Amino acid sequence: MQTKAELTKLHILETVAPIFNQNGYAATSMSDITNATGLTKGAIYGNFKNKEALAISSFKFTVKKLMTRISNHLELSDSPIQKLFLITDFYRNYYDYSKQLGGCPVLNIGVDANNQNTLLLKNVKIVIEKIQDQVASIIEQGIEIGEISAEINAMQYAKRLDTMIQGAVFMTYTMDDEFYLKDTMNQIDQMIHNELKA
Amino acid sequence: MQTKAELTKLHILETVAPIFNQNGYAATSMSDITNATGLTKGAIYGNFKNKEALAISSFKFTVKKLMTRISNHLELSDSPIQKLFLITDFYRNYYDYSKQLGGCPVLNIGVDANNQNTLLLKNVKIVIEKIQDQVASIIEQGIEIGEISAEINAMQYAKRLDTMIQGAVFMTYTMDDEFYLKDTMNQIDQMIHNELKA
DNA sequence: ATTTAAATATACCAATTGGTATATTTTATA
DNA sequence: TATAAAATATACCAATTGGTATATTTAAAT
Repeated sequence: MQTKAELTKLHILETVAPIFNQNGYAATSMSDITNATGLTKGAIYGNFKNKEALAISSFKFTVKKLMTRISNHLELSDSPIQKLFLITDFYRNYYDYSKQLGGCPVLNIGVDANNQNTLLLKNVKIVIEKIQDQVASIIEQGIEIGEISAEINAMQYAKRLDTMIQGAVFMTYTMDDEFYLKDTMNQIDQMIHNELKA
Repeated sequence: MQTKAELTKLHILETVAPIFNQNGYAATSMSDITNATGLTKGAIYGNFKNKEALAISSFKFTVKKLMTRISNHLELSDSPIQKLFLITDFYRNYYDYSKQLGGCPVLNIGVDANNQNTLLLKNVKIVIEKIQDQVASIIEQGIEIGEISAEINAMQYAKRLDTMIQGAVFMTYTMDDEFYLKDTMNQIDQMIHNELKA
């Protein structure tokens, strides 16, 4: 069983992570945090060194949740090409899901941390690289088993997909219109059919 | 000739707009603004009602600059399809150019204003709609003169291009890597050749 | 049940926040 | 050049900021 302190830490992260994600670092105050958690500064600073450390832990917490969810979804098929379709499938419902997280952490913290918080930005970069590596490795497996054309540059294609997805997430949130996510996922599906398939 | 007050207002906007764009609304303080401009609060509040009004004027100021620059670039050709290539041409060099503006105003303020500042967000939406309308109208002209296939849904295509561009801008800034902008523009050029051309 | 250590609450800090009322300076007009 | 008006500077405000030292409470081990 978890200790009381571990539960508190978890409670703080669960409560605070979406706030940081929604508001951004500067626009989230320590009193926002104590109000939301129902805890006092003693409890917060007893568990986290300072505001920045809490923000970084919050980002990692949200990303872990998100990545686990995607990973689980990708286990619905063993076929690399079907896994790519499962990615678009996941992002078709991403607007509703990510709202629970306070928005897309990669997009929000990526933009927020730029020119503002070096440490936070570094963490975003690492996450993006990780995502792209995973997509690239799916494509490479597809090439190996002959599902995907050997002409394809896996890493370049992974970056393209990631770029399009992030663009769609930004547009859907800013315009409050799911068209962008849905249409972009259709577009990516077409690309998989027309360009990727062996 | 412009009055002294008009020059001051211009000086404030020129100085402050990139700061708001880079830092975001909450992370930009009035003392940042007085320090950067070399003016006092009297001068700032004499010219702008409050911080929010200054932020909105700053956004509009930056967007006007950007839109003018794009419009001028598009005048290099009369052909709709060539105008589309001029758009990708413009965004190939967008990283260097937009740095002067403090980053991409649509991306930065769009993300920053979400859930934070309704008025600011509304202005971002209007700008995005305007951009998409202009691109769609270029495509429609292309269809009219037979340069572009009549099968194409102009507005849908305009939104797709815009989504991809914004995604590339986000990735290039967050990863500090121009690959994303360059590669996405190549991808769009291919789309124009393969899907749009009549 | 008592003790000890860990966890949380309280009270406080100097610095900064956005904003305002008033004083001063600068500008343009007569 | 004197004057009125516009523009800018100064001094101040209460509220809030992130953070800390200490007091108190709570939980775990004996």
